[in-house]
Amino acid sequence: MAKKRVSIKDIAKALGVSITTVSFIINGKAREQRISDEVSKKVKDYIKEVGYKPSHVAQSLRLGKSKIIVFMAEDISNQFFSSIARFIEEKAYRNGYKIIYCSTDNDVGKAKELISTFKMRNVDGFIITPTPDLEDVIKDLMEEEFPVVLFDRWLPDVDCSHVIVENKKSAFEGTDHLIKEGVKRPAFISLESDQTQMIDRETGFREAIQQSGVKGLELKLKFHNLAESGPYQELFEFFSKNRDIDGVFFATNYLAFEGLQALDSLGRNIPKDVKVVSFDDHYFFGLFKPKITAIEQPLETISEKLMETILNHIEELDKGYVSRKIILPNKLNIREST
Amino acid sequence: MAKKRVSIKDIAKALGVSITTVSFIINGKAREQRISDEVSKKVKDYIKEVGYKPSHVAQSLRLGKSKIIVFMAEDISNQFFSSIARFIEEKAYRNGYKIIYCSTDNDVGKAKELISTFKMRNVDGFIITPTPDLEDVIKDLMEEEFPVVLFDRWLPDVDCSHVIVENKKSAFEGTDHLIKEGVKRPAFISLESDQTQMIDRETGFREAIQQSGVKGLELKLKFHNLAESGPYQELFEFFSKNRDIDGVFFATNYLAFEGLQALDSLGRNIPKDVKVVSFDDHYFFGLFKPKITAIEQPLETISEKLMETILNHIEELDKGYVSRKIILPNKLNIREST
DNA sequence: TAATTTTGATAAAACCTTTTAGCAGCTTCA
DNA sequence: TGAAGCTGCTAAAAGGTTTTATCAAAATTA
Repeated sequence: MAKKRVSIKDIAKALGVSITTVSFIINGKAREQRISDEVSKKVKDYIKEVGYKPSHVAQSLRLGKSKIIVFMAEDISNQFFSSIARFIEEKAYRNGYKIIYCSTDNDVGKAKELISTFKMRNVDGFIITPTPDLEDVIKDLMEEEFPVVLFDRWLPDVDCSHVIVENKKSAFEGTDHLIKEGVKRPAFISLESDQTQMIDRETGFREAIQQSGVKGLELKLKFHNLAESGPYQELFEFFSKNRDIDGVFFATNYLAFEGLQALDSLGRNIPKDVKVVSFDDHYFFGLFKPKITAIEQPLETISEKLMETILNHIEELDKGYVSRKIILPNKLNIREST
Repeated sequence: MAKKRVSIKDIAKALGVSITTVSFIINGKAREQRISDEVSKKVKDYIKEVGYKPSHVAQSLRLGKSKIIVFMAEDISNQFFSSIARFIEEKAYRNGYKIIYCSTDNDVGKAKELISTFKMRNVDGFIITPTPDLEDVIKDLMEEEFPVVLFDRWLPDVDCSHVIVENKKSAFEGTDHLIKEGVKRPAFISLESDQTQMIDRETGFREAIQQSGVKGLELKLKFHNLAESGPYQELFEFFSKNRDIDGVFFATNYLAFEGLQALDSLGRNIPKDVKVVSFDDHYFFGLFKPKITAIEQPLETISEKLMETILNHIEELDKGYVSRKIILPNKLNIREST
C-alpha cells in the first residue's frame, strides 16, 4: 500500500495557496519574495506534518543538475581505489552529492562506453583515472563543459584538472634509499605502460641510479586483470635469471606482493640478500615478515583535493574554466626490508 | 561553447512531424503504432546524424524509475564489500542499471539518513548490509514498495529478501577441522555483535566444540572503525593470558590479521603451537607464512544472486511480493596453518 | 485627490519524456 | 449508400519542480 508521494502541488491545493508560494518557502526565498510570515509558517508546518521531500528527479530535470558525480576507477575492488572511494563518498555526501562508481579495467572501450552513458544521466561531474588513449573523450567532455578531474595519472595532451602525486620524486627517493642501504644492483619492476604515473616512477628510478652510478635492471610486465593469474611466474623467472639483484623497487604494491613470493620461493633473504621498496603502501606491508618499506600516497588528501576541485568546477561553471593541477607529496615509510 | 543538447522536440520540429511520432520510433513502437517506414527511416537517420540521446532524467520523472540501485555496504573500502561492489557493478551495467554506493560504518543513524536521502532520488532498489536496529527502516522501505535485498546478514524480524552464506555450517566445519587436527583448547575470536552472521558463526563454533567435548574459549571485541587503532592490544593480552590456547577460529579476516600479529609477537608458532582458521578468505592468507586456512565466501555468486533478486523485485513490482531467501555454501580452503 | 510605489501573492512557461485518446481520410462490407 | 474498420499520425496531459512576469490591493508620495 504505497502511500502516494506528496508533491508541491498537493501542498498548495491542501492549503489554498499557489505552487509558486510553496516553492519559494521551501527554497528559503520567502522573505525575498515577500511571502508573509503567517503563510510561511502554515506551509512549513504542513510540510513537516506530511513529511514532504522534494523530488530530486524533478529538480534535476528543471535545473539540469543531478547532484551526482561519477567516480571512474581502474578497478573499484583494488584497495587504492576503494580507499579513495570511501573518502570521496564522505566528502560528497556532506556536500549533498551522490557518487556513482564504475571500473574501467584500464580499457578504453569500456571507459568510452561508460562516459557516454553517464553523459545522458546529466551527471554533474567526472572523477576519472584515465585509461590509455582516452584523450579525445576527455577533450569532448570538456568541450561540452562537463567538469572533469583526473587522478592517479594524467593526460599530457589535455589541459584538464588533475590530482596526482610526486611519482618521480618518490621513486627517486625510494631508489636512492635502496642505494644508500648498500644496493649495487637494483631492479625496477613495473608494468608495460606509457601512463604518466608509471613513466614518472621509472624516470625517478633511472635518475637515482644514474646519479649514483650503479647499474640497474628493469622488468616490465603486462597488465593482468583480475580474472587472469598474476605475474608470479614471470617474476620468478626474472629473479632466478638475475641472481645478482640485491635490491628491488616495485612500481606498485600488487607487483610487490607477487614479487615477494617469488623471492621467497627462490630462498632470497630480505633484507640480507635483497632489499625491497614498493610504491603504494598497504596495510599488509606492515604485517609482512620482514615489514616492507613502502611509499605511501596521501589517500585522504588526494580525495579531499579531488572533491574540492570537482566542486569548484561544478559550482563556478560559468566563471571561466581554469584547470587546477595538484601534485601531492608522498611519504616513504622505512621498515625492515631495507 | 556547450552545444545545446537536442531533445525530441527539436527533432520533431526539424522534421515536421509530431513529438509523439518521434517518441514512438525511438522506443521501437513504430510498427505497433503504424508509423510508416518512410517516416521512421527519416527520423532514425536524423537521430543518428545529430547524435540524439534521450534524457534519462526526463525519463525518470515520467516513468518513476531511475535505473539506479543503491549499494549500501558497511564499508566500501573493506575488501569483502569492494569485491562485491565490483561484481555487482558489472551485472548492473549489463542490465542498464547504475550503482550508487555508500558506507554505513555499521551505524544506524547514518544508515537511516542515507536511506531517507535515497528515497527522494527515486532509486529503483536497495542492496543493503543492515546495521543493528535497522528493522523499522527496512520495514518502512518495504511498505513503500521499494525493492530491498539484504546481504551478509539479515533481520529475523523482517520478512525481507536476503542473500547470505552458511555461516553456522562453515564455522562448524572450520572448528571441527581444528579439532580433528588435534586442537584441545580452541578460542573463538569475534566481535561484540548480535548480528546474525556473527551469532551464526558463534553457534557453529559452539556446536562443534560441544559435539567433540573439548573446552573452548571466546573473546568478543568491540567494533573498531577505520579511524581508531585496531584490536591488536586486546588480542595480545588475551593470548598472553591464555597460554593453553592451541587453536584459534577468527570470525572475520580483519581480526585474524591483527590476531596473527599478536600471536607472532608472543612467539607462538603456527601451526605447531597454535592452529588457525579464519572466516572470509583473503588474497593475503595465501601469502602469509604459513599460509592461513580460511573459509571463502562465494563472492561472485553472492553478487549474482543479489542482482538477480533485486532485478526480480524491481521488474515484477506488481505481481505480489514474495521474499527470496538465499543461503549460499562457502568453501574451506585448507592451508598450512592447520 | 491622483499618481506612484510597495506588498503579498500567483499564473504559466520551461525542463524532456511517455502515453492515452482521438482525428481525419480512406477502404471494406453489407 | 451508410456503417464500420483501418491507416497514419498528432494533441495534450502528466510527472514535480523552479522562476519570470504579472497583478490586484494597499500604502505612500506629490
